[in-house]
Amino acid sequence: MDRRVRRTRRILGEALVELIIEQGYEATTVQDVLDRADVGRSTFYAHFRDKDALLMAGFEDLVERLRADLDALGPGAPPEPGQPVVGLFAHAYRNRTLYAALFGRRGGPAFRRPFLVEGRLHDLLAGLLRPHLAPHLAAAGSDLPVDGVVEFATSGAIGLLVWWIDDGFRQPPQRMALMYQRLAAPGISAAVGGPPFPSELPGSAQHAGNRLADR
Amino acid sequence: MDRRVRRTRRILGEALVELIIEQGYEATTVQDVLDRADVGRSTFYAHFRDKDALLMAGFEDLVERLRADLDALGPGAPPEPGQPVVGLFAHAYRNRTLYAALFGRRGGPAFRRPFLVEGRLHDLLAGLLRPHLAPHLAAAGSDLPVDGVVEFATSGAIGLLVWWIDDGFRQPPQRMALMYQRLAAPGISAAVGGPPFPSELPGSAQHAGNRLADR
Amino acid sequence: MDRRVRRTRRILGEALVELIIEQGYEATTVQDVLDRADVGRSTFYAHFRDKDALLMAGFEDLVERLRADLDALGPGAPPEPGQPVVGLFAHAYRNRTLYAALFGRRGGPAFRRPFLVEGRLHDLLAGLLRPHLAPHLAAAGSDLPVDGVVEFATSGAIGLLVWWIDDGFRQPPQRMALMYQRLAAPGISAAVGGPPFPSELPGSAQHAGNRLADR
Amino acid sequence: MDRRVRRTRRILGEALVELIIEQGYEATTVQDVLDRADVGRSTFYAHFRDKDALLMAGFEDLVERLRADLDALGPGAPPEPGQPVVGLFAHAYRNRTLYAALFGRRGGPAFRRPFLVEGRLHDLLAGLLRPHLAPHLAAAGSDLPVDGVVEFATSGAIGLLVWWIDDGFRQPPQRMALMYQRLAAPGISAAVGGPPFPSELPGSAQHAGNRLADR
DNA sequence: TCCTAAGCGAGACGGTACGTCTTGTCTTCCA
DNA sequence: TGGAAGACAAGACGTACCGTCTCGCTTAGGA
Repeated sequence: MDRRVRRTRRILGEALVELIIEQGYEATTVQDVLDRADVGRSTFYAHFRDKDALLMAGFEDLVERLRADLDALGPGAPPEPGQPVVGLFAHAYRNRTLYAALFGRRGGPAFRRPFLVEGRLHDLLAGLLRPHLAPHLAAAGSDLPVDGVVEFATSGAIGLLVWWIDDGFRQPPQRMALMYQRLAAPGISAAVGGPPFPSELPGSAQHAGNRLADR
Repeated sequence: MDRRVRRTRRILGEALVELIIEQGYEATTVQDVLDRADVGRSTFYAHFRDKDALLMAGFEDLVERLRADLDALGPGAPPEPGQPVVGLFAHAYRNRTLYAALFGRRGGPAFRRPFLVEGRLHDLLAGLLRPHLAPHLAAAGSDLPVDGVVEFATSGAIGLLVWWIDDGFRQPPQRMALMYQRLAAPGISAAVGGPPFPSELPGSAQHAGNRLADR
Repeated sequence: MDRRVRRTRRILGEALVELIIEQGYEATTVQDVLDRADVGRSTFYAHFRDKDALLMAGFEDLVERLRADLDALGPGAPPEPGQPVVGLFAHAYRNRTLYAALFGRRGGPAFRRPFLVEGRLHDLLAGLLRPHLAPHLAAAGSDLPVDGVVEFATSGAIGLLVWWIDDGFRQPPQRMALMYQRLAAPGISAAVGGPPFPSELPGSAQHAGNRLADR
Repeated sequence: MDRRVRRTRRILGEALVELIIEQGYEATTVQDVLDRADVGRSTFYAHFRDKDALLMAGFEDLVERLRADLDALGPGAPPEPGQPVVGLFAHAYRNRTLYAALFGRRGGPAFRRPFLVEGRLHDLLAGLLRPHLAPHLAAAGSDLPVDGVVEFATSGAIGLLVWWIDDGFRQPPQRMALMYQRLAAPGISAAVGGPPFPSELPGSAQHAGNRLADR
């Protein structure tokens, strides 16, 4: 692809993120993005069908890197329910600005998050969690519907993430992961008939007595 | 208030709900509502500031009744964490059409839920759950941020609710409440240092062996 | 029709005419018209399909009045070849501003006349001249194609009209009519085998010795 | 000049003419021409400032040849008013396709002729006729404005030409010239005080009794 | 024969006008 | 006199062309 093309796309994405942070997504006009990015109207539409497409394009990059991160955690890892969530919090922390733009609530319900993106993240996370949970539920002969459990785990994780973002990332990501682990794992473990508590959050043992100092 | 005024408001609300179910909220135009309700443009704006106001007006009725239901559960009830959620599921079941219109995902991320409403429900539920959780967390000297825990509990509940709606209300409401109880309570109890399992879901004992038949 | 509607249409027409005179038709933007008329974009398109439609609407009014004038000249009048042209010049003189806007060349070929309008006037005039000429040509057994003769008479008249307009209407209309009569009638009369000169231009005898004073 | 350059210009001109005939001038896009000629955008603009320039370039060639033809008719020829027009009709006949593209009306006023070109031809012809007419008008002490007479003669000729083109060149050019002579000359001669009829159309005596057979 | 400058195709780009759409206000009419 | 009808201003949207531009590729024509 042309170098110019990449540059234009990047500039547009950056302009959109800035504007979302400043005024919110819904309130941001294509013309605003154009002015900020100093790009012609036709150029924009040559690259993206509409504002949503630009948003999703930026987000897909993020998702791609997130998925890579999660895969890198190792497929051989033990089927720890919170595994993907640990990766998600770490990834969010490393991309604070983007996550803040995409998922932040920023005061009041008038400030609408880009809904599309939230749905996308939701589906991604649900897709990652389901393979972790489904076999255990089946093995334990649980009477709980798999999708319901997945939905609960997913929504809880995203709820925590959004809260964290709106709180200004004041917790270190490991602490968020641990928090999720402590809140979600017992119920899920109980549902699948396993032990109520996982032994330990992988890779976070060293933080056990030092939770607020590890930023 | 004039009888006609009430009638007009009701007709507009009904038209909006129908249209949300048919085409989604974002895709529904004020003009669509006008045509459906057979009402003049100026009349609409005489009653509601905008489309959101109409939506929220309908929702506030719902919230009012929901709050009444929950209050009726008794302010003297023991501080059962899942208490408000039981009421929510029951209320949703009794108002299936409206909940489906307001919170259903209806296939694909393109179909955007009315965000405002979801935020409103979120805030309502969080407000109801916080007083249940905050004292226990404080008493147990938990190091988990109260708002984070509340957020998790709230998001999990709404996630489950949305899944239930999109699933077509195929579970009876008591079963949903129990499901939430089993998934959320252990983690939260653990977080506050209490017993991992609540004794029993209040008012649903009679359904214990009969979960799939009580629709 | 609503009084406001008539007002809006009138204002738009006036704005267009002003702008044509100032900058030419092609160079005039719909937005220019909107700004000048202080009318919203959607309002414009509610009334006219596009800029051409607004132009033609204004012109059709003119045509209507012109046709009325010509009819008023009397259907019982002798089949004087130049009859409609006399009316045209008189009409143009009474509507100088509009004719200048619609048909003026205004310096250089870069200034394009609204072509549609010229074509419309052409067709109108040709339609009026043909019934005057066709029977005579047929009666005289002329070998000249009727439409060719009509075309010549029409183009000559419009050419004279445009020249007159660009010359700033410095001739009185009766003089223009007489001029057309003197230039066109001999050839046409010869073609139809009649007398080379018509006896006199109807209604202009009194100007014979006073041609430059009757403005 | 490079051979390739000439080739490119020629191909572009041909493509434009084809497209004008197919869809009209205004409806033809630079991109259309590019696609038809298989030429790059930048190449086009390296040769012509815009679509008009390409059109006029092609037309200037035509004018050059027309002027050469007319000059070849001999500067010593008697000051026959119709002289240049004879040449014009002959030239148009020899370049039927081009004239059809440039001046044809092709059904309905929606099909706009390239205005610029018509203006150019108009000015050229007027410039050729004026020297023929001005001295005679002056000598005869006519009170008719020279430019008005020139305009009449020019417009009549072009009107006849356009009619002929739209009629499919069904008349032989000599017949068109004679037709113009018979229609225009009497009025003009009368205006200048000369004999009402010119003796004979130069060089067309042999067609007098054979008007429809000389194609 | 090479090499250098021009011609050229491809197409990204900024800009501008278009015609469509929706919103919220305002005026007019009518019951 | 107050609700219904709908005209209206405002302005964002996505499309269509325009004329400029930056690339490389090719293709002479002079060294």
